[in-house]
Amino acid sequence: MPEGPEVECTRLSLRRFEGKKIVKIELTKLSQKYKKYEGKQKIFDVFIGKTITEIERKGKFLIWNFDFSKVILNHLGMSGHWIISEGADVPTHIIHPKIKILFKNESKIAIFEDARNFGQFRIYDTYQDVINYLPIKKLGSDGLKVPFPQEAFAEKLKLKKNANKEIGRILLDQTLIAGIGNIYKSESLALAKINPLRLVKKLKPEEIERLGSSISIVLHKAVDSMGSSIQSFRTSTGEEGSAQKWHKVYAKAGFDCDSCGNEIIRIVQDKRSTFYCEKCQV
DNA sequence: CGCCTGCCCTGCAGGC
DNA sequence: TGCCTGCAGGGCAGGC
Ligand SMILES: [Zn+2]
Repeated sequence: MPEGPEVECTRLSLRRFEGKKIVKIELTKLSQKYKKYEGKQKIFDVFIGKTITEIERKGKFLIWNFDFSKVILNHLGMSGHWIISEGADVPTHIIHPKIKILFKNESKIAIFEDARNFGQFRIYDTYQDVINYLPIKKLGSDGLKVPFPQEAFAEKLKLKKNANKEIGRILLDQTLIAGIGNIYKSESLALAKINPLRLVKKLKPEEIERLGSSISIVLHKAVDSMGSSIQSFRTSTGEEGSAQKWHKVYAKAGFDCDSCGNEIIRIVQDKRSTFYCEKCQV
């Protein structure tokens, strides 16, 4: 799930807790099996009685701000998601709960479930510390920014480290454009009708602009198509339904291209899958 | 500093 | 039925 658009939708869901006071941030029993959470309950107890002021997003990161200096940097990894659930207990059908947050004057709890455990939920002493954290500091312009930052995008593509690479290999680089993940990488290239194997330096200016616009369209479409499920706060409960339906190429190897009927193929770039239509994408 | 390779984890589908 | 392999929407630490 979690690319920029999914993280943005998570943020929108979690906003209901802005202004709420923390009763407790509880590391689950299960979480104690893993080093990154083990023995850390105590340091999360400093949040007891504090109020969430704002939950913001930078790329695929969520930054939890409170009414005191400490900040929590949260990343969903591959499988992390927040579940907003009625009552004080974690429902039994949630298999991998790592964190549970209880709030004052709030009947619902927030549960961070993360099967593969690649997620992060880390405390920083100050907001500035988070901003100075290199992966945050180096993030490129956000792909959901309106208007899409075409100039910054084009400039970064001119950098030596990018110019000689295949375009399909660098779109995942969060320092280029923040928020693109492996699904929307393929989908953006498909919409732009650009072959993922094309070398960046061989892309014409109009193709780069088309790609930028396509990234913007694809990411926003993803947010919009998740909108209805957000309303009911069930974004993260496993029903991803609508978000997947409009995919043109991702995970469609062997199926026919909707546009030309040619077979969609899968290749591997930097150990990640890329899907595309050889006929439509030049 | 930048770049590259491992590594962190569980679950699922498909082949045997 | 079980066991094995490859694959999965991401990023980090450590070596050079
Ligand atoms: Zn096609």
